[in-house]
Amino acid sequence: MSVTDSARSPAATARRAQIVTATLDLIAEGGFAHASFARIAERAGLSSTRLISYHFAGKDELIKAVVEHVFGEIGQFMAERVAGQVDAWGRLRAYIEGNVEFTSTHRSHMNALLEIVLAGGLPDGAAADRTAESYLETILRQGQSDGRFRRFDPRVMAIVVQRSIEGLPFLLHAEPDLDTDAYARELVTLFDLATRT
Amino acid sequence: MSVTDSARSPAATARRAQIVTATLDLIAEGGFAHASFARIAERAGLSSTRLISYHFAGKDELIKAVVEHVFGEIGQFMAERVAGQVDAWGRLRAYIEGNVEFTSTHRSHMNALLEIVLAGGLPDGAAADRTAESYLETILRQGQSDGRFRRFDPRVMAIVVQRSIEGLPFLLHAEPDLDTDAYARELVTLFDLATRT
Amino acid sequence: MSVTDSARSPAATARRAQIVTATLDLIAEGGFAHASFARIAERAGLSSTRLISYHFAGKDELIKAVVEHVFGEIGQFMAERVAGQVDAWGRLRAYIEGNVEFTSTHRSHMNALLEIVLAGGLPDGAAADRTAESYLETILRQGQSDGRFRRFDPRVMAIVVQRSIEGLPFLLHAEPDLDTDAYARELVTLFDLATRT
Amino acid sequence: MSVTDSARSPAATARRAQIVTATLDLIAEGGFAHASFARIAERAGLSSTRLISYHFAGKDELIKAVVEHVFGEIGQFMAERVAGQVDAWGRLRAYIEGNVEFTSTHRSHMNALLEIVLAGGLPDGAAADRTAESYLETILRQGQSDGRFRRFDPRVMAIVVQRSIEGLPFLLHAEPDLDTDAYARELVTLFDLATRT
DNA sequence: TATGAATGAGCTTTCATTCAT
DNA sequence: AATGAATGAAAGCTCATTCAT
Repeated sequence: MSVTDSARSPAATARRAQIVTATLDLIAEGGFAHASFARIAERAGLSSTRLISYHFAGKDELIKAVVEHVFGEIGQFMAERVAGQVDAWGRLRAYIEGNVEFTSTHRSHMNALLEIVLAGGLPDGAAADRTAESYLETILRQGQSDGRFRRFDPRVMAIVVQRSIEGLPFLLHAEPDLDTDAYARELVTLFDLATRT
Repeated sequence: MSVTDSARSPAATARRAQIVTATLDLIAEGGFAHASFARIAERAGLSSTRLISYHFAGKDELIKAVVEHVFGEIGQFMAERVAGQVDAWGRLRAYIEGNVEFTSTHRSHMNALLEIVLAGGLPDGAAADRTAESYLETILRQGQSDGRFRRFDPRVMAIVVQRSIEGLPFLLHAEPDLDTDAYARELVTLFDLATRT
Repeated sequence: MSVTDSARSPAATARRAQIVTATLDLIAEGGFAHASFARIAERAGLSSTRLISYHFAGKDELIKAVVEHVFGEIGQFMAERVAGQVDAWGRLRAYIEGNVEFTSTHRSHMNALLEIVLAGGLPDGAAADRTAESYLETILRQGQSDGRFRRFDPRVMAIVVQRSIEGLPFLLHAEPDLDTDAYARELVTLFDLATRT
Repeated sequence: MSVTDSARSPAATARRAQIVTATLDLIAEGGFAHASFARIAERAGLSSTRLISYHFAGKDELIKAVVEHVFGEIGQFMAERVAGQVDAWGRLRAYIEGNVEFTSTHRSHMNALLEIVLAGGLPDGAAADRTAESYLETILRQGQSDGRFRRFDPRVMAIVVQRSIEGLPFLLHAEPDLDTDAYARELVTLFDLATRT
């Protein structure tokens, strides 16, 4: 099943989504090791694990699909959030706040992502991060052109922003009742100070 | 293996350290899921996995020992690096610069473990009977008491600092010619602006 | 698929040939155990294994078709090689020289199949409804009738000749600089001495 | 279990032999595909298939051990047979007759070997053959020095002799009632004519 | 003629752990 | 303090084949 998304039939796409969702839930609930083919089949109501192997070349590909699914959700969410902003700082702020909000409202999905990273199930890993960072870099460079941001290395700042955002799941893992709005406010202040002229 | 550290013979202590180190290496290279008893025995040069079971009550206890080992490493590393510094900013700066240098060696999954530890959350049953705040938080709180640092959440700032440092390997992966010192300088400036009164 | 060859459409015949060729390649490369439906479909560029089941009643029938294909290949090859020769020794010589040339390409497992066929034995249920003696035996019996060859068991001599020819790849593996013609010359001399009156 | 034979405990050696024997029987009876871990464990009276994995690194290593076991038997048998012969032709004759006799009296083992070859379970394959051929080459060179054998390439002749002998299992597979003594006599005559001065 | 989807049995291998010295 | 041997459960994966268009 190495065909591209476009070359996949509606039925196959639906089945894949069903399997991905079941896997995501299981990882979020019981950790990476809990998501065995047997349990996924049970959760998704499949007749046998064979159906998973049929739709995914292997466990790696399934996990990859799970990761891409979550990143897809984030991307969609962020596109809506940042759309309304015009100036660089507004965009950066929206990016930070949006990401934190997403992490807060989609905890189980973000926790699953965390589990996958810890288990070592992200071979290429940073692929999706790269995209996010490129987007951040664009915002940062725009702000430097506008004179709103000081001179810094946009790549470094992008890394710091992105990794700060992605640190939240770790905190939430330890302290589920954490005030995520406060976390967002801290980051906004921090990066306002760190980037302004 | 419910004996205390003091009641353990030198030989047993050495064996335990050997096993812990091998486990740590494996986690650093391939994540938690990669650190099976079989691979640990192979890596540590043990004749059978039986020796692991002999020295550790179970996998949970082994993971716990690994985490404690990481705590110890951080402590020792920080003691050497921060020793000469007296004021909070000097210490933070030393922490950043020292850590960046240390982190240049590729340890992505080790970093994930470190972040878990920093956030106070440990996977599964690996008891987190160490609730003391991290070195980084101590430094940050000191600076706030001194009036050198502004009011921010030390927990959040600690996470951001630590994760920023550990973002270096990812940047190096994309830009292999980037020099480490430049990265450290960017961070020092960034966090000077972000923390100062 | 119990239709006779003549009742099969050109399209179906082509598909069958395509599948048989792919199967044969796989057996030649990795032995019988390597030739699974999945790999055959992949090798032949089929969308699913369903196409194999569609054209062949089962694996047994496929293997039978492969064996028949090999028979056909030998027949065609021999027809071209031995055509110009009239006497038995000339034919045997042409057979050896031609085969050695052909065999220089590495086909160890294909050879095993060929030997099975030569000996008249087929694995499992792959029906051996072709009991006619091999070309080689025909040549040898002709030579005995002519008085050119001594009295020996044609079956045994045929096996020895065929296996000698197919020993070349093994020798080439050990001595890559050995030239094919020298090997053929050795065999020609050897079998001249071994067969002559 | 990658230790050498000498570094293996008596208990382990016994278990391995038990497993190898069971595997050999199963292959001889029902073909290569019939010898699954489950059936081997059942046949050998093991508590679980895990014991096989414990003693052999994988299926390949098990099959390799089976092949080596049979070759070991042949070697032992041949050493006794050829020992009494002094001149080159006597040795060559004893080698041919001995091998044929062994093949005839150990049909199931030789058939197992045949099955393994056909299934593609001999990666390096010719390793054991090489040894045999080296031994044959020694005999042939001796005969050339003595003046008993004509000038031929000893490597080629060794290949032809060895492969002629190994052709018998193919014949027996197709025709179990074949007169093996007659086969031996045919080969002896053939190679007498082919080698003599 | 062709195809995607599905299937259950079986495969080898790995898991952490225990037994008996 | 150490070790070889053994264990059952579960893992991911592949097998040839069938269903329904």
